[in-house]
Amino acid sequence: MLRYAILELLHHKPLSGYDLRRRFGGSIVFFWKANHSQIYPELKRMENEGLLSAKRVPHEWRPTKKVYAITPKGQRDLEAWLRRRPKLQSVKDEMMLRCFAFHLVPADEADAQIRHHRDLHEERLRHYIAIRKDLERKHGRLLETADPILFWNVLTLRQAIAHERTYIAWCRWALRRHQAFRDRMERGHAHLAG
Amino acid sequence: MLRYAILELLHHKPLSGYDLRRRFGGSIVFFWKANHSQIYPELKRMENEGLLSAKRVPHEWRPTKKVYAITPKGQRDLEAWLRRRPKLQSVKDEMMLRCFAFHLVPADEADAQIRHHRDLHEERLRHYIAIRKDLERKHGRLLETADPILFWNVLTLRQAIAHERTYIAWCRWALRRHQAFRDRMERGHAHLAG
DNA sequence: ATAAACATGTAAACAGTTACATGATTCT
DNA sequence: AGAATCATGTAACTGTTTACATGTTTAT
Repeated sequence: MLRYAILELLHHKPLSGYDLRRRFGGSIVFFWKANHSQIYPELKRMENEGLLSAKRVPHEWRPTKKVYAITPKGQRDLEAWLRRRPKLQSVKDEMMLRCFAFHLVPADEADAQIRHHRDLHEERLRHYIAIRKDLERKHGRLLETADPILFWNVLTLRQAIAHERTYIAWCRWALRRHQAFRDRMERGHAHLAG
Repeated sequence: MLRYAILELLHHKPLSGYDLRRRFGGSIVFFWKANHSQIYPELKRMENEGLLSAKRVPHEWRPTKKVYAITPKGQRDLEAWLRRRPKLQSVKDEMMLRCFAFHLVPADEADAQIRHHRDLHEERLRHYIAIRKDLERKHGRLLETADPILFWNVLTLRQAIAHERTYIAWCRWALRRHQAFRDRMERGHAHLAG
C-alpha cells in the first residue's frame, strides 16, 4: 500500500526519500504514515520493478540527493490500483480492546484511560483543524475550489476531522455512562446494606 | 496485541484455538480480527512464555481439542498492559488514500468507488445493529445493565456503530460535494465556450 | 560548542494475510 | 455423494516499527 502513496506523491513531482518522508507529515498524514526506514527500501524495490527512475542530484554544499521520478509503468500501476474495488479493511483498535477488558481494572483507572485517550484525540483534532486553516489561508473557501487535487484533499481532511470528533464524543459519552453505572452500583449496595 | 485479546477471552473461561477463532467472529470483531493461522502459533508462544497452560481434551467421537487456560502470570501480564498509557495509533485508511488520488480517474469511477465503499459500510453497520438487537433480546435494556463485562462490551459496540455511521455520512456528503464540483466545472466550461 | 535540520541507509523484531495441508464428523 | 463444520497446524509473503549507524550543513 505504501507504494501507492509514494506513486501518488511522485505523480505531482520528483522527490527524494527525504522529501517524501516530510510529505508523510503533511496532508497525507490523515490516513497514512511512514517512517524513513520503510521509505528508502521501498523506493529501491520500486526502482528495480521499473515503477520509478532515480537520479543523483549533487548540491554544491549539501549532501547529494537521490531524486525519484514516476515512470509510465508506475503511472499505469497507480491507475490500475485506483480502479480496483477493495474489500473493507478489518478494524484494529487498541483502545477498544482495552475498553473491552476494563472490567478487570478499578473504575478510576478506566476513567483515567478514557480521559487520556480523549486528550490525545483532541490534540490530533486541533492539529487537523490547524492544517485546514492553513489551506483556507492559501486557497480561500475550500469547498468552492476548482482544483481537483485540492478538492479531493479537502474531502479526506473532512473525513479525518469527522473521525476525530466522533471519537472524542464517544469518550465523553463513555465517561458519563460510566459515572451513571458507578452510581447505580453504589445505590444497589446501599440498598442491600440498609 | 493479539495476545491481550486472547488473554481477555481466556480470562472468562478456557478455550481451544478453534473456539477462540470463533470468538473473533463475535463481539470482539468490532475492534479486532484474527485468522486461525495467527492464533495457533501465538497460543504456542504464549504457552512457552508461561502465560497459558494447555490440556489435551479427548472427545469420544470428535477430534481431540487442545484447551488453553490463562495462568496467574498471564493474568498479571494482562492487567499490567491495561494500566499502560498507549500512544495514539497512526491511521491507515486505504479508502482515504484512494480518495486522495481520485483526481487521476474519471469522475464516474470515483463516484462508483465511493458508492461501493458506502455499501460495504452499510452492510457492516447492519451486522453490528443485528448483534446489538441480539444482546438486547438476551439482556434487556443494555445501558441499564449491572454486569460490568456487558457494560464495557456495550460501550465498544456503541463506538463501532458510531464509527460506521460517521463513515457512511461522509460517503453521502462526498457524493453530494462531488456532484456540486462537477456541476461547477461544467458551468465553467459552458461559460468559456459561450 | 551544540542543537536542529539535511540526507540515507541497514538490521532485528514484530504483526498480519494468504495459501497450503490434512483429516474426522455431521448434515442434506 | 457432497457440503459444511469441527479441528489444527505450517510456509511464504507482505507490511510495519524500533533501534542502530553515519555524516554534513546551518543556525544559535
